[in-house]
Amino acid sequence: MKRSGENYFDLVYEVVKLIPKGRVSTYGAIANYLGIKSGARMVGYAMNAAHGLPEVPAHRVVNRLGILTGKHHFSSPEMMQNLLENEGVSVEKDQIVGFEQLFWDPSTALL
DNA sequence: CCGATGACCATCT
DNA sequence: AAGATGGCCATCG
Repeated sequence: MKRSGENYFDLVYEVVKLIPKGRVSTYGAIANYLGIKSGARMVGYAMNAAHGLPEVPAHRVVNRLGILTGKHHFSSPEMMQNLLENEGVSVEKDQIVGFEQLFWDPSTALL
């Protein structure tokens, strides 16, 4: 059942789905936008449960340093980087190149 | 049914 | 300066 609407997890999924192609966001930014307590913790948990949702581009979500923290959760550790590069995002040593430029903040983008 | 676990970040020592 | 800890929701065994 993906019909909840009251749990934080679905809220996170909605925001992650809204991340434009070729852009990346962070756990903290999403948590901040949703006003989640405990900050990025919940977002991290949410992404962990996002495994059945193909509409959730988890590869566009990285930590605040622009590092691919959850790369190990994909089909292959290289899959996350591969997907990012496929969208035109350069990744070097598990870190987003030009992260500041590619950073997509929901509270700013969704004015 | 209950216990354990998980993709983070900030602060304290 | 680096390691340890706190916060807290949902899912899995």
